[in-house]
Amino acid sequence: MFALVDCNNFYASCERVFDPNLQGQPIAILSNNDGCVISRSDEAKAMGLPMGAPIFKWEAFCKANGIHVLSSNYPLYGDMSSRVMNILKQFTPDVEVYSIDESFLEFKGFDYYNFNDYGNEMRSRILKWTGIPTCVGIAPTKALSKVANKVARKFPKHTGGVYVIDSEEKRIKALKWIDIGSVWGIGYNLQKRLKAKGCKTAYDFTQLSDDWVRKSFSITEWKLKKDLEGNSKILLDEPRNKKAIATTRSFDFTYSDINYIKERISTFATSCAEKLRKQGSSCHVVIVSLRSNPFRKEHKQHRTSTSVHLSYPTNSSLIISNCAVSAVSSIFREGIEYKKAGVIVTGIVPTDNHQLHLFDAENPKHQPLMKSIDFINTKYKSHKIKLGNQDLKRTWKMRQERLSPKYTTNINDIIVVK
DNA sequence: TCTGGGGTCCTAGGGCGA
DNA sequence: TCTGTCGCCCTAGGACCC
Repeated sequence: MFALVDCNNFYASCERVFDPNLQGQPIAILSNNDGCVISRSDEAKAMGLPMGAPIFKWEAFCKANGIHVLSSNYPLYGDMSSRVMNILKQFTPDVEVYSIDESFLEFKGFDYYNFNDYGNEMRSRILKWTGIPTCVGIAPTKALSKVANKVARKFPKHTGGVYVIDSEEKRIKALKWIDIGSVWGIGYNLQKRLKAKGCKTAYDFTQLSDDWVRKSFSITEWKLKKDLEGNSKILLDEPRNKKAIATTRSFDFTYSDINYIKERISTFATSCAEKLRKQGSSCHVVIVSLRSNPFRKEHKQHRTSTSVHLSYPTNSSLIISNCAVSAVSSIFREGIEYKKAGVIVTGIVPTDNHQLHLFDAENPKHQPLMKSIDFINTKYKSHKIKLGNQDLKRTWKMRQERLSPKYTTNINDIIVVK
């Protein structure tokens, strides 16, 4: 059996844990740069605030409805997430952390367990120890556990937040209830194609022929169909290193000066290199991308990217940054107002076990240098060591005008109880 | 004025060697 | 030696997820 444990309105719930005044209140959490709404409490959803709403267009609506609008506080959410995931590991050794707010669990050898009771125990322990409400769906396959989770969430009064699909009747009933577009793995495009074929629910999808599904779509959809039929084809993912690492950001304004862009790219590249070193990896390929603001149609648009292949794998900030900055010159266009840029590193290999190059190799001084930089940056967070091509004076700051304190990760922000 | 960020997987199509 | 075919590898782009 598999379980999907999903935190309810996770970001909004994290904020509520430390600010009880928000209990029962409508809350909206904003994306980076306070751009658009990325998480809403049930109350805010009920008022009609949509996901992805640009806040500058919905400001008046939020004010009129008393919606508490907050900037996203990722240190807090990340820390709360790891607390939840650690609790889940007490229930089974087989846990796949699927995203910041949900995990799949697999139960092997739990044949005589009452899964409804077990699911309730998970929910109540997480709520008691972290204050985060969750929903639990349990079923014989991953895709069905996703469906069960949706049932648990939609009918809290009947299910108490836990739903188990453990019979053929329950499987069919759940599949007939769920709209095809709400099924895990069926996005906007597939939904349109399936609906055109008369396929309205997940149950309709399972009634299509295997051959037709395989021919018309990819192997992913075929596996999904089998999973929904109760025949497990989507397996629990092992924890592994990332295959690509990205740092991309929208700017506070638009920029048409190549030197600004180069500075940003250098910072993003440095951040990618740090992430590489953290997971003990090096990369072969650096991809740099730039784009103008697609919402400003009256401006000249440009969207571009380029990839640079390195002759040896590296995680040195110096090399990755230099390589990314030189790539900017090859794709930058004069007269374009750029709004977003990013660096992606890929072709990732383990640092201590990679193919050597016959003629070319990394400067041996880089590795100890990077180690020292990482050490100092971890110890003195406010005095970060930067590269020469990053702006040493300018502090690039994201717009975060409504940020809550870092209650669990900053000693100065710990709550004082009087 | 202000519209996020970070991932994975799959397929098609071209290059290239056997 | 030339040509056709097959299969592998790589890349770009699309689709999906949270």
